[in-house]
This record gives sequence, C-alpha cells and structure tokens, in this order.
Amino acid sequence: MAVRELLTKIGDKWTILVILSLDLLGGRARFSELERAVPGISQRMLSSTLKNLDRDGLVIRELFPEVPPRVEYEITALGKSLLRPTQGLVDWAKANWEQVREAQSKHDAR
Amino acid sequence: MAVRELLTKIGDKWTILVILSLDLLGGRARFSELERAVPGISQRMLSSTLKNLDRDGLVIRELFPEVPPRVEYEITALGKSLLRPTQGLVDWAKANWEQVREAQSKHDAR
DNA sequence: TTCATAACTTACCTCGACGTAAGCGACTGA
DNA sequence: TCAGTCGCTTACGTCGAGGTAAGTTATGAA
Repeated sequence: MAVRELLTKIGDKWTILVILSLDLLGGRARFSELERAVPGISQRMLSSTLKNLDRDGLVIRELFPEVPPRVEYEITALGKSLLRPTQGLVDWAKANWEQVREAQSKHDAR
Repeated sequence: MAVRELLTKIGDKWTILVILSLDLLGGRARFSELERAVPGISQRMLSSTLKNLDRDGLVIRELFPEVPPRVEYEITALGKSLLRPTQGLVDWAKANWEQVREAQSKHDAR
C-alpha cells in the first residue's frame, strides 16, 4: 500500500519540517538557509532529508560550481501538491491537539 | 510543534492502518477482528497500537468480563475527524505515487 | 484432567533512525 | 602561509520501534 510508504516518509523527524520551511522561504533556498530555518536540525540530517526529497522528485537540487560552493533547493510542483494534504493535518493538529492532550491526562490520571 | 507529534504518532507502522480498518469495520470491532483486518500485524503491535489510540482518545476500549474475554474497540468522534485529513493523504498517494516512483527510477538510473 | 478460547503480556533480539563531532575540498583574502 | 567559507561526508554511539515466540488467565467442554 502506497499510503504506508508515504507515511513512513513524511512521518520521519524532519521531512515535513524541511518541505514546509522551504515553502515558507519562497520555494527556493540554500542549504544554509534551510539549516537556519529548521532549528535543531543537524547538517547530517538536513543533507540526508534533502537527498531523499530530491530522489522522490519533491525538490530539485541545483549546484553552482563556485568556491565556496552554492547549492539551491527548489520545491517542485509535485512537492507543492503534497503541501495541500499536509496542511490538512496541520489544521487538524491545531484544532484538536488540545483534546488529545486532555484525553491523555484523563487516561494517565487513573 | 503539535504537527510533529501528530506525525510521529500516525507515521508509525500500524496506527493509520488500524484506524482505517476499524472505520471500515463499521467503527466498532473486536481485537481478533482487527487482527484479521490488518494483515501482518502481530498481537503485540496491535495491542500497543490500540493502547496508544485509547490513551489519545481516538478509540474507546470496552471490556466484557466473559470467559474467554471479549473486548471491543470503537472509534470516537475525535478519531473519525482525523480520518478526513488522513484521507487527503491517501488520495494524494493514489494520485501521485506513480510519479514519485518514476522520479526515483530516473534518479537511481544515474 | 487436559484442551481450547480471546486478549493480551513478557522476554529477547535486531536493525535503522538519529545525534554528535570531526574531517574534507577548493579557493580567496589577509 | 594560514584561516575562513559552504556544503557536505564519515565515524561512532545510543535508543527505541518492531519482530518472534512463548507464557498467562479463567472457564466450560470433552
């Protein structure tokens, strides 16, 4: 089932944060910009997350052979289209997370 | 950010499959029914997944003290509301997964 | 008195996600 | 000659998700 694969991908720790940040940055940004835009991410994880996104066709990597090197990442149409259902989840979380919290508290109280 | 927590939850291997299956079964089902409805899941994982869903208020667990025991799980309104954005992801995967596959193939070919 | 039943729990193990820290390559400016 | 810059990669260690298999509980049926 493709849904499972999709959820495995976007369910990891950084993927969604990176795509959302890239979108917020105007759809195109350098490695170091993303590093700053996603607080707490390490270079290792940002690099591997972007590599996966690139492989999946959700972003495009463009290397400018300068020194020091410049690399820009751009969100693709496919990547942008994923933002819509993602936003649905974001909205759900905003609207209902408090209720989940309460359920947890009640449950743990017993 | 609550979205991260939400994604961690539903991004695991079984949660979404269990909720979707429970819904397909009419919103209410026994442990063994779910076991059959979610192929490949072990009792251990089904048990812990349901425990989490219960704690989060997405399903309700009802125990009938018979022998052998009967336990029924019912999806809550909160749980049902989560199905909507989830369906958005399902639809996206259905519509776009082929494209992701192609991107991967092209990428790997190089 | 042994068996089967439903719904678990427990013990044990593996494997990969993730974190941290350091190194690297090619060039520029001081 | 040396440090600084950017975008990485490599090495190493931890931790927890998840798999497998077996045990548990109470009772009625054979």
